[in-house]
Amino acid sequence: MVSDKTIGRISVYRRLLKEVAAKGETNVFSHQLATMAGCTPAQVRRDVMTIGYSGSPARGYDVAELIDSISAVLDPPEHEGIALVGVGNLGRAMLSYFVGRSPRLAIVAAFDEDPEKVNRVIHGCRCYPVNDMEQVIRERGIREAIIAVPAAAAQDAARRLVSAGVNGLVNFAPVRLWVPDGVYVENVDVTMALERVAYFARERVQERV
Amino acid sequence: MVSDKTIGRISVYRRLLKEVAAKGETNVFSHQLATMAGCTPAQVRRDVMTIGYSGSPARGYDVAELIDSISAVLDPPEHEGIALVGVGNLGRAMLSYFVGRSPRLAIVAAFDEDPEKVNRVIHGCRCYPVNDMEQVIRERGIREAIIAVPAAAAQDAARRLVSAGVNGLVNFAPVRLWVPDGVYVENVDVTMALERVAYFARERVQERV
DNA sequence: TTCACGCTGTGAATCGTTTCACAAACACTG
DNA sequence: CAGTGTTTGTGAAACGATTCACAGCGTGAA
Ligand SMILES: NC(=O)c1ccc[n+]([C@@H]2O[C@H](COP(=O)([O-])OP(=O)(O)OC[C@H]3O[C@@H](n4cnc5c(N)ncnc54)[C@H](O)[C@@H]3O)[C@@H](O)[C@H]2O)c1
Ligand SMILES: NC(=O)c1ccc[n+]([C@@H]2O[C@H](COP(=O)([O-])OP(=O)(O)OC[C@H]3O[C@@H](n4cnc5c(N)ncnc54)[C@H](O)[C@@H]3O)[C@@H](O)[C@H]2O)c1
Repeated sequence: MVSDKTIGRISVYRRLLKEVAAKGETNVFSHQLATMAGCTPAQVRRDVMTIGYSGSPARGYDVAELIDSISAVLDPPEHEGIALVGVGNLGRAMLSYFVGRSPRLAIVAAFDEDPEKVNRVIHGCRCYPVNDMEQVIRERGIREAIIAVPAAAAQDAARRLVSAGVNGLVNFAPVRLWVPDGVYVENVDVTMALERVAYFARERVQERV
Repeated sequence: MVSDKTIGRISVYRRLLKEVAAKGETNVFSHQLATMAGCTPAQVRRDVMTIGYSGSPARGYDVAELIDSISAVLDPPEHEGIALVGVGNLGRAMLSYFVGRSPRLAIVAAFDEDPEKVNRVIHGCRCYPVNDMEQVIRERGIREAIIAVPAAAAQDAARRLVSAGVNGLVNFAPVRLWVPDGVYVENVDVTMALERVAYFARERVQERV
């Protein structure tokens, strides 16, 4: 119903609105939010309309109410624990950031095959052996996971996660995962981002000549 | 001229083509590449057409030639060094991955304000004090950078990088950077990715009911 | 009370991207 | 060497997302 683009942007808007609220402002206009988010006022209004909130022509949007409306769309009804597979360099960074950060979305279990890491607590999160994956995920009712294992191990990790009940994945490995219908995968491809930046950094310069 | 979507996809195709080449295959059809990349054969053909390569109706695309054609678009004419600002949890992960990885795009200098990190070599990369940023970037002719500092410090890091000559940024901080025209910014927003996954994981399940 | 202003909500236009659909090309077969 | 089957390249259609443009409204000023 709501497009992935809109979902992505309202997540950004909410973060910005929290900053605005922290400054003591109670209202914002679409053009202010647009400037902060790097998009157009029309885009902001369309997105706000999509999630069913509406503001006042005179005062714009009520910051607190808009945050609540966005949260009603984005936030899971109750706390959702996230699993992390692969506690390497990137996995540890994710742990340091997403353990206990948000009340609604936080990493609650990590998995690795390395005996050095297994059964230790890393950045405040218990690291389990991969063999316990299905059990821990079922017990905790985990439905989203972050994949941060080497490319060669990613597909198998995805398969195990999905079979244990996970239906949303953030994948850092540079491979396209095969998952059944109904499972949502978001690929975060840093190498691609860098190559794109390198390309457009050159292109843009040439434009200026 | 070439859209950012196409640039992103050909980066993925190239990675897949290298895997295909490693298996000893010399030719691929658009439908094979499409299956691997998770898109349609028509999309692959359109992208290949866009970069000016063409295959044979009978044998599909020559793997080596297509890799070369993509590289002619993506690769900088000579080696491009990348700078990293912020050697924290995420920055170290980036270093471990992008130091010496590709012959064309590799992190060659890191910057941090923490005296503990400055002037040490981390994952094979020298970490300089932020005050040396402009000098090192100019000396090395660096034109792309990765920002991995806390949100509050990101805008200032971007400003300094750009003033030193950088015109392409990969930004991990959850803020929208203000940069002059001609500077390309790619935001990698992991929190947004997670929120999107959580949302669509729920949505998809409901669809099935 | 009336007016003028500036913002929202939204139908319609526009824009960029993806997909369709098919002619032309080629290899293989008998 | 004609026939068959499969694939490419690409104009044109379809699609989805963004932007335009303006009616309608509430507010503050006079
Ligand atoms: N580090 C980066 O900046 C970066 C950038 C882009 C992409 N990536 C990708 O992210 C992934 C992780 O990168 P990294 O740098 O953290 O790698 P890493 O080698 O530091 O860590 C990988 C971890 O996964 C564990 N592991 C390996 N096989 C496993 C399995 N079958 N089950 C469970 N755990 C397993 C290892 O023990 C290790 O702890 C890789 O696919 C990499 O390509 C990383
Ligand atoms: N770690 C993650 O998984 C993750 C996920 C999403 C977003 N992020 C974002 O990425 C950024 C980095 O995250 P992190 O987890 O590595 O943080 P971190 O706190 O571990 O590291 C930040 C590093 O930046 C350095 N630093 C601070 N101010 C600086 C300045 N002005 N100039 C140079 N260096 C400076 C610090 O010394 C530290 O080494 C943050 O903006 C964070 O919001 C991180």
